[in-house]
Amino acid sequence: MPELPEVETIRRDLASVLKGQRISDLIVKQSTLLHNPLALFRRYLVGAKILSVKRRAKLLLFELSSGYWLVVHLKMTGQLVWRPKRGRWRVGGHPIGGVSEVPNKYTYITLKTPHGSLYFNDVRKFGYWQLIPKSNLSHYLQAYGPEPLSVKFKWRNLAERLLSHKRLTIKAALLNQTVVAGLGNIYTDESLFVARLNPKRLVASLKPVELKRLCRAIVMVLKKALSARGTSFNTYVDSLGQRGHYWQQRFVYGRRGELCRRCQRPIKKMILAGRGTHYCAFCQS
DNA sequence: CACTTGACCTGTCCGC
DNA sequence: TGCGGACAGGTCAAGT
Repeated sequence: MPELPEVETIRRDLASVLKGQRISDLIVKQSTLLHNPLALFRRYLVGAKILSVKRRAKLLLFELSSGYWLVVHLKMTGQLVWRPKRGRWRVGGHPIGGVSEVPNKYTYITLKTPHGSLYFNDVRKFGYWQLIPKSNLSHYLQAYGPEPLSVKFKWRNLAERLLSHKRLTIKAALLNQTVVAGLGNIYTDESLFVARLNPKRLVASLKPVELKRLCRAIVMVLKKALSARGTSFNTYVDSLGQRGHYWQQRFVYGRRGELCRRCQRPIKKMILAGRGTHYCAFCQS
C-alpha cells in the first residue's frame, strides 16, 4: 500500500503530534515484527523522547533522545494510527478492510505516551520496526536513490541512476528504490501514463526528451497524490484513520477495461516485472 | 553476473 | 452458499 505520498502524509501528521513527547510504554503482541531483540526496544525506546519524525523513501524515521532512530516500514498493509487520550477519535468515511477502530485484532505493536497511543496494525505482517544507532543511519539509508520531491531532483539524477539498469524495462527500473526513492506499483503506472511511455520500454531505448518527460511526470503525480493525502483502495489509512482520495483521480492503476482519460480507449493490464501493470496502449508508446 | 521468481502472510474477490 | 485459486500496494533471498 503505502508509497511515498502515503508515508509522507503519515509523517507530517505524526510529526505534529509526536514531536517532544516521551514514550512511556511499549506493548508488543507479535515480536517477529521487531527487527531487534525486545530488550533493545525496552532499553532505548521506552523512556526516550521523540525529537523529530522524518522520512526517507518509504521508511518512517523517528529520532529518539536515546541516540537511536526508530525505523518503521509499513510494507503492504501496515498502518500507524494515533489516538489521543482526550478527545474522540473516529474513522473518516466508512471502515476499510475491516479496520474501523483501534486497537483491533491486527494491532501488533502499541507505543504509549502521556498524551495518547500509536497503534501499528498490519494484516499481512510484512512491516517491521527497527532500532538503528544514530551513527549508522546514514549508512543504512545510503543505497536509496534520490528523493523525487526534493528540489535537488533533476532529470539528470534519474538518467544517471538508470545507467546501470539499461536492460531493464522502465517499469522494473522505477520500482527499484536505488533508482528513485518512494515509487511503488501505483505511482509507477501513473507516472508512466503521464509521461506517455509504455511500461515495457527498455531503459536503454529512452531518449533524453523522454527522460525529462518522465522526471516531470513522477514529480507531478507524487505532488498530486500527496495533496490528495494518498490512495486508499484497500487498507491504507493515515494516522488519523482517514482515507486518501487520489484513487478518484487516478489515470490507469486499477482501471482495466475503463476508458483512458486522454483518448477514451480501454485501459489494459499486463504482468511486468512480476507486477500488475496498467497502461493505455494508444497513449503510451 | 543480471535479471526473474518465489516467499513472507492474510484477506478478498471471482468463477464454478 | 461453499470452495479453490488468483491476486494484492514491498522487498529480498534463491533460482535461472
